[in-house]
Amino acid sequence: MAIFKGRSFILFPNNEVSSINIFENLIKNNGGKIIEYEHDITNASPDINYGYSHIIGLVNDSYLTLNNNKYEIYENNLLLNEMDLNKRKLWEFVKKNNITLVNISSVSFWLKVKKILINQDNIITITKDPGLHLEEISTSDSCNQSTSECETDIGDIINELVKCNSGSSKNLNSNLNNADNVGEVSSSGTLHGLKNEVIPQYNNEIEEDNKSISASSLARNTNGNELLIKTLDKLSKIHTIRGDEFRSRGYKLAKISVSKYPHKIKSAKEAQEKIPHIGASIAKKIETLLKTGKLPGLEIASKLESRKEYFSSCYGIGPVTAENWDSLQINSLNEALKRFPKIFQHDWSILFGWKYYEDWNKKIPRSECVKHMQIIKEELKLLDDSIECEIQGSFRRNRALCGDIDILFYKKECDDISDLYVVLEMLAIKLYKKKYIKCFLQLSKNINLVFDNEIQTTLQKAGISNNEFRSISLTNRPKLFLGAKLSTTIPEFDTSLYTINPEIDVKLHSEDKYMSSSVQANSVSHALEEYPCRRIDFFICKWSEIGASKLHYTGSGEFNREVRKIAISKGMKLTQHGLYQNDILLESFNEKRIFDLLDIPFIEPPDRQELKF
DNA sequence: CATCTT
DNA sequence: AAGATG
Repeated sequence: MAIFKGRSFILFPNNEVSSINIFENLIKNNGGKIIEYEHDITNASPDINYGYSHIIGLVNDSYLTLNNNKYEIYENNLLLNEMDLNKRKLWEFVKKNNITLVNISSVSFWLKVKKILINQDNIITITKDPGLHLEEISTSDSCNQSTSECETDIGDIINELVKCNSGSSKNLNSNLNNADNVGEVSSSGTLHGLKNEVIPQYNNEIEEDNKSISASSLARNTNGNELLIKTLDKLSKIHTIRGDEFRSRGYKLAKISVSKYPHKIKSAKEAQEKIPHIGASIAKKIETLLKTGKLPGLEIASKLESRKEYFSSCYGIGPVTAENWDSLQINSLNEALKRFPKIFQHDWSILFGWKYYEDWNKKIPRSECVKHMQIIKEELKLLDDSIECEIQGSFRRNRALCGDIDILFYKKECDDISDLYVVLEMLAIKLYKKKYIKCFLQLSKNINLVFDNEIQTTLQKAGISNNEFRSISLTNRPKLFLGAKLSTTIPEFDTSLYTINPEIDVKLHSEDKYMSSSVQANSVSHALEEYPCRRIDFFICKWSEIGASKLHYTGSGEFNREVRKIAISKGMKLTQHGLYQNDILLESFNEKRIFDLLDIPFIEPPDRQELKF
């Protein structure tokens, strides 16, 4: 199908060869043209009526920020530093002629819906960078310190990783044998967001990919340092995934500098002396890289990284368990289940994390959040008209896509949590019986009554015996964690609005698929697009604590931590229950007043991503 | 104590 | 950061 016929595309930036190449091929295979050089444009004269409207600029998602629902790109951001001269010229052209810019993963979405859709959800505006400039970082003293610190540390980390994984050559071999599995995960990881950044595997596959890259793109980087550049890029990405932005940036800067260096690097000494951002530690790596052609531990490190990622992307599995399974060379949930059935029997909610693994790793469009809210509100109205509810979390922060749906319930002038919980439990059970709610993640006496069966069948499916001592909370809680799914029979269901999904899905290993809900769904019908199961949290708060509660549940988590730090620095304590000083409540009802007492200006929810004072 | 929630 | 849950 040639849905891109008559269209031309410019891809930005151009250094991320392995991921961009996928999109280049998708475009070419569907009748589109790729513009590589300025003369590609000047040769093709603009359309008399529509000018350059046949040209679309595509930007790699990792260079974008989401601001008030809209994608933005910062002019001075890494993007410019990632581009070579040809691409910079094209970038100037795009700016001058107001060429439409969209995020690159729209391409896969367009192929899915079989048409090109450009709207508020994927269009990008260019803005001035309010943050740090690369130049500032690289020339300031403080940064030089942090980069050199970074280098010694990463060396240690890699060494440790090698140590704990190459104790025997057997281990190394089993790692290599499992390359296929792990590769499957990382190659299908999403391009959007740090957590799921693709780590290209450093193996023959990549080499083959390079052969198929068009001659023009090959011509770009031929200073003979491709291996170094690729390795530095990989080191940078590993640290991004670990959440270590500083180290990641150290390697990224080194990578960019090496890319710009016009000669083939002959020795580590040469690199350290002549190229900026290369200190003793990176030089050492360059040395081994030049000598042996590879960096011991790197492949292992990235594989470990993606395996850990794979496990902890499952609800109920945290960093400790993921680390444990990782070090035991466990490659799949199924393997873990066979070795530790007790864990799954006790923490049965992991089985639902597994069942909905792929669904729960998908983002939810705002429009869908609203539909969930309608269903819940309608049912609540029948039970108790006086209880109100609002979506908090990323939805209140105005994100276009939300990770889950956080709903806060409260009742005017009511401070009795138990009272509210009773209604909420009834609400949840009714919605479960209506098959809107698919699963509960904790049990109360009443929830167990309706849900126990489902847990038992799920345990059976996993091949483990029932746990007679399943723990059931007897107290009335302030929260309920759920999985819920919109039915396709909802009248106003509209597939074209439903998913602007800028992600390549996080996928289960093939041997883990048998527990997944999507397996059954897919086998029933391919034509019928089903909604994914979504994570929904019900939270209850006292009327007197509604301000503190909203502040807490609106987040972001990072923002909360920063505000709470400020509270501490002023001798106060901030929780979801209120702002305290010496255990005396200062304020909990009025959200704005909490900001006042902390002496910070009120920050609107959309700006509560992170705080930088 | 690990995991989850923001 | 702080709290709830099993």
